[in-house]
Amino acid sequence: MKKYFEILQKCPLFEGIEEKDLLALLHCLGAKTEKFDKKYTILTEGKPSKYIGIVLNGSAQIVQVDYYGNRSILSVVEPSQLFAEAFACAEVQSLPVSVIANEPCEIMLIDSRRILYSCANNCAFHQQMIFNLMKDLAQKTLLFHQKIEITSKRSTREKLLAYLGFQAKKEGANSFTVSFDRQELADYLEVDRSGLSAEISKLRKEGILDCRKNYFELL
Amino acid sequence: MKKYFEILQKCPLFEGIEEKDLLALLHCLGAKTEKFDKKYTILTEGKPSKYIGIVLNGSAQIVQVDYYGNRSILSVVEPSQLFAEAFACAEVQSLPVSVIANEPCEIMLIDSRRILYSCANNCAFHQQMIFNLMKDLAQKTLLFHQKIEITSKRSTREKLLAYLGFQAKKEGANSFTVSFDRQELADYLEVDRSGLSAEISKLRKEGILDCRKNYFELL
DNA sequence: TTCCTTTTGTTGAAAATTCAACATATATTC
DNA sequence: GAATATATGTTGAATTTTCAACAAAAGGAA
Repeated sequence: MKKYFEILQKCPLFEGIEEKDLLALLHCLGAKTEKFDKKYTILTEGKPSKYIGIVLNGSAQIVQVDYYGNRSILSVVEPSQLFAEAFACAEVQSLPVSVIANEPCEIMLIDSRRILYSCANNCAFHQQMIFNLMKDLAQKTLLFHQKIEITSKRSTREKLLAYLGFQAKKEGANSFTVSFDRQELADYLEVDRSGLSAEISKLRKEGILDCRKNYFELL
Repeated sequence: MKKYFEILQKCPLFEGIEEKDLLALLHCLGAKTEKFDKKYTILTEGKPSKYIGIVLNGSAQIVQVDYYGNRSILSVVEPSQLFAEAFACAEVQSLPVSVIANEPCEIMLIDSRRILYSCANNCAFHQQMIFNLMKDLAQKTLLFHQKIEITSKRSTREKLLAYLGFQAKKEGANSFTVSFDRQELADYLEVDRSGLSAEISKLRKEGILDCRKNYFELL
């Protein structure tokens, strides 16, 4: 477990908890780690939402697939980040999303009841973790607002430019790589892939952006 | 303040707090109430996010207006419900949304710092409120998932039917009224109003639903 | 390298959305 | 009740998206 300390210390759930306490806390929480290959399902839509996940390395996508098989990508989670915490905290019966490994990754899973309710040892960190979860959920809400702001645009072009604008702001630079391939980007923006490719070509011809695979540059 | 006790007791923020303690707590929090006429702005996009709001009566809309003036409605908040709590908890610099009175309403506003951080009296309810906020934010996240599930559909028809399906589930009945007029429903579904009206007509002719103003019935 | 798979780009036709303009219906005000 | 304002429904044209099919490029495996 120790090799993940650096990642775990940056995890919002453990903010304000000192390294010396972390190992005991993880034990108390019954934390376990699992490895997943690319494209493997970490948590399955429709199943009970028992676990809060933490990405230790690699990355994962939060996806929703509708009745007709259309995939919608809600977000990407990267090392140190939590996922499925909202469903665990809201104690929903069944997960409304699946979590899929975006690349080979290691994941820590914690039974959410061990976080939300005091353990037998009544360890002192529950209050801190509740506060941390509250902060994290508030942050996640902002990301949803952002996604809605992007996808509420009516055209592929506007959606793409809004998305790239947010990425540029986040990276603090006009050039960056995105963690989506074309199909995934389309599924995040909720548009057609071929239409997205065509729009990228058009924007390139107009000198508005440059793009090579998942590298983008706003001009 | 006493006349709002019934509403406040149902407010997620005060769950688990007894009526006898509520008045003192509200005083401790420096809660104030304000009245707003229909269409008045309760909180303004771009301004600091100092306050958590509670709807006492009436209702309000959470809206976002983009560069071109296109309105997007994120959600509607009704009596007992919180709003702007995510921005307060995440301590963002400026609000990414406006909150608009949907009808004449009374609103309680609480400086979020009084909730998040212990007061001079160190009253015992902060922990409970933090827990309550965590639960509330988790619930709100589910609503965002729902909105994204609805608006990620590619056609006006599918968006409308997905929305009505969720409403029917929520109401536990196939007939219900929605708290949107046509333009607002269009702005929630992220579609064109006239196209929405046309789609409703079509669905009516096909015998799939009945609709009179904001009353809908799924057949 | 070569073969094979996957990803990305391109195109045209079909379908759907948006937009503008107007008709009709419903509320509101005096 | 009449007049006015607001909301909703209808239509056709322009634009855009989606869909399907294929071409081209990139990546991986042998």
